[in-house]
Amino acid sequence: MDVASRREQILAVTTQLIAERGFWGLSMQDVADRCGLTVPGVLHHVGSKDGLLVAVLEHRDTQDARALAAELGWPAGDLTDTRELEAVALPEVCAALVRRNARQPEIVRLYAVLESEALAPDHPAHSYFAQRQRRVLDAFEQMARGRTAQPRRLAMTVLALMDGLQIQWLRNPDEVDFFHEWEALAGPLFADLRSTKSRRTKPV
Amino acid sequence: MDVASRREQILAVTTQLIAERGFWGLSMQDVADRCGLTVPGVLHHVGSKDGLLVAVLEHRDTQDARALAAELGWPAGDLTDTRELEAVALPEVCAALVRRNARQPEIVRLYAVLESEALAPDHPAHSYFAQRQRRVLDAFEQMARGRTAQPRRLAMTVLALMDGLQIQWLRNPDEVDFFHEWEALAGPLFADLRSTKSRRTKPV
DNA sequence: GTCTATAGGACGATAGAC
DNA sequence: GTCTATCGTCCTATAGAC
Repeated sequence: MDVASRREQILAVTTQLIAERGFWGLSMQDVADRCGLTVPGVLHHVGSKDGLLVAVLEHRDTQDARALAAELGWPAGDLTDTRELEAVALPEVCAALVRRNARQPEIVRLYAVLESEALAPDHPAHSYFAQRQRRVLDAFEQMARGRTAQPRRLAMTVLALMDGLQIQWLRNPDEVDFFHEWEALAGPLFADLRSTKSRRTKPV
Repeated sequence: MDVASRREQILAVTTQLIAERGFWGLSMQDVADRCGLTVPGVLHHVGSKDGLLVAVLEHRDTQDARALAAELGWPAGDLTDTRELEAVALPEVCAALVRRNARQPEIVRLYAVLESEALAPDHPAHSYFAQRQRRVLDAFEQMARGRTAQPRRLAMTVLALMDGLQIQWLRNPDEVDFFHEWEALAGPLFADLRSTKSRRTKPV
């Protein structure tokens, strides 16, 4: 097996294991076993346990940004590309986010677990999640700017509602339809959003 | 030191450590050290590591129910006491919950971390949190019944918003005023709640 | 009720052969 | 690129003295 696909395999396996155990509960032995390797074999590819975590998060970010852009029909870019985000419709972006997340509960669980673990300042992923929250809030706020009196507050509400509903869904995936519930819950939230005259469906 | 207060000390120390590390990252050695005991000394009081976790959660539940009842001016009972919950005002209960939680970030962080970890079906606290979610949703729903068209959906929204805002607050305790933001975010949510003619401020 | 001593593993990581 | 072998550290839990 060549370097690239072996690395992909390791990251995929780790993603699932972190979702089940969290980072503190993750063992290199388990990763190696599920990959059909030994522990030093895994470490050869990722350097250390912390390096493995970072690799998983970065890998997921690029993959996710691409998928989200495709889902929205954008040519390229992601949520970090803040040019002209005012022209983007927040409700549609949220719907796309939720629709995509609903299809991959494992990765969402990974984020839920790590997000809580990483509240501790000495967690290897602490600053990653701190920056991520700021980035998402800024993007949401910019999309809401000019259409509501308190864009920052709307951004916080949207993010909070999403995170909270995710937990309920993950705990009960069979009874809760994530996307359907999101639409029902978020609908009233977006009800009084003003549209701008130059509203477009994609940035740039 | 007598049995009871030694046990209290162990539970308090464990609470803080779980908040920092999660349950998988908790070590009996750390607990023993911070208590000025040895590991067997701690195990003597709680039986096992799992037993320690259960003890922490149960201890917190009783303590929290009592404090919440006091905050609302109730004579006794807690959220599990569902008699006549229709007569209770949901907004006031939520405000009391948030006000209390805002004063104890460590315990809130413990719940946030465990809540995510316990999404895995084989986690020792999995069923505890599954039951807890059901219990809280039922209570909220009952408080909203007769005052809104979709009480279950309002219950889910309230719980989701609370959990989500908690994460944002915990990640940034100095910049986010938990109670203040809750009032701002939840206000619109409760705006169209109808009051009942026999509305009282306490049950029974 | 708390201790010492220790069993019996699992952990992350390194060195060096192939 | 993956292995074997191994180091040193950490872990939960038990047995038995005081």
